[in-house]
Amino acid sequence: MNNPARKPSRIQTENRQRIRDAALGLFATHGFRGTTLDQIADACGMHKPNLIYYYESKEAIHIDLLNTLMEEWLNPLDSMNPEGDPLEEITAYIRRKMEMSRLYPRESRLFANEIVQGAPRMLPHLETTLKPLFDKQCGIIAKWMSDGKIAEMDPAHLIFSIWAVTQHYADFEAQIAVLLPGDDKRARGAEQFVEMMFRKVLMP
Amino acid sequence: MNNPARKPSRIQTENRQRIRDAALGLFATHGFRGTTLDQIADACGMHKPNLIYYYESKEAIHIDLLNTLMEEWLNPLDSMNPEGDPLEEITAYIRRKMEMSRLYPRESRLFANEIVQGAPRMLPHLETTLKPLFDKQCGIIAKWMSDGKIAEMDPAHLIFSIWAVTQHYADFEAQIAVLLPGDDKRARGAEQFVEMMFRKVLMP
DNA sequence: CAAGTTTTTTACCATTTGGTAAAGTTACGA
DNA sequence: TCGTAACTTTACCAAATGGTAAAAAACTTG
Repeated sequence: MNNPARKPSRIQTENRQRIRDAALGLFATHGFRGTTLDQIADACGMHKPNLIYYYESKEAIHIDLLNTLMEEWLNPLDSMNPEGDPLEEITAYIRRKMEMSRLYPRESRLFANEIVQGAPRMLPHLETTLKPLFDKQCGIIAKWMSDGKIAEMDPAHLIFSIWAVTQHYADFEAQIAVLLPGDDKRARGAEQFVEMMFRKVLMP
Repeated sequence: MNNPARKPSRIQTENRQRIRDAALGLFATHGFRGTTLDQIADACGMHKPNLIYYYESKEAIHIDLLNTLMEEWLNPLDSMNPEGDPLEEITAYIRRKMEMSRLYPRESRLFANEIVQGAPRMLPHLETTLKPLFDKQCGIIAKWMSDGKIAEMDPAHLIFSIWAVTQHYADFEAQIAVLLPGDDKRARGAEQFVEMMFRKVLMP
């Protein structure tokens, strides 16, 4: 890895991926400080100095994870179509978020950890990337409301509540598992409930 | 502190409180592993060995915090009155939760940290204390629904969504502050929105 | 296949961190 | 006010942890 300009080799791409995958799970469950390089090395069958060969520091791994996460995380929000049917667009967004919560709980928890702790490494990213997108979507929703297509309310808080409810199922899974044991069709029930709830809220 | 049986002295009560107060803020922001004894000592103007004089270990502080937190946290849930007006009882509960989110964000974040990370120190407590209370409240709400006083839905998921939305304002404050700057009456707006939203959902 | 480059491994190191020992100081009841 | 118990401070320590140095191994390419 002497020449950082050259495009990464196959081994590099593979091993970087292995590291990220292992680190994602650990950071999500134990937080940044709660995860050690040795744990990450163990989890991906490498030796500690090997990690540093691919990432210059533990923090570099964390930052890389947060950056890739941010992109994937924002995609669904951006795919709301202003020309589509409002109720269906928002419902589709909610379904997508619930699906992500179910399929990628590690990502959701990594993000939760970061934000709960004051977003020490993501604040700038939030301002430059999330904020404009958020404002744009608020505008779209506001338009739908003033057109009378959905009930009138504060679009910002509507989005917050969608995030809150959907991510809750990933982030607080430990608690939910205790309160609602027998997890066979828990996810199904959650998805039905959440969709029903927001339909009611949005109905003009 | 040689005799643990005797009731705590004034100094003991005071200093324990100072330690808890300092540790609460730090654990909430940096997590358990992310907080050092030195930081706690600094934050409450004590020396590290002095902490250990009052609490036998760093973990003991954390556990004490989680235990006291748990009690205060569950109080509002328990104060729903089965004889009262359903919509008003639930709305009052929601208001109370929003108030707690605003007044005690550190507690909310401490709890969030613990649960996101899989509740390593609280799982038993959740099962023995929270679960029975949760089931009882679900029962009360289910009764209200079958009596036609509020709309029919899964009471468990209703409670989850209330927790999700109300705690979100404390736990994700860093993100909300970015997206909704000018925090003068942000809390007011949030409280109005959340109450409106659940009234709509619950209306029969 | 030989020379050079990339990747992996072993052996370390400095700092941080949770915690201890023990001496010194303060508070408080008899 | 004096003695003892409660509390505080200073000086440490062992383990854990993030990271480095450098040799060994594996891979690539002319």
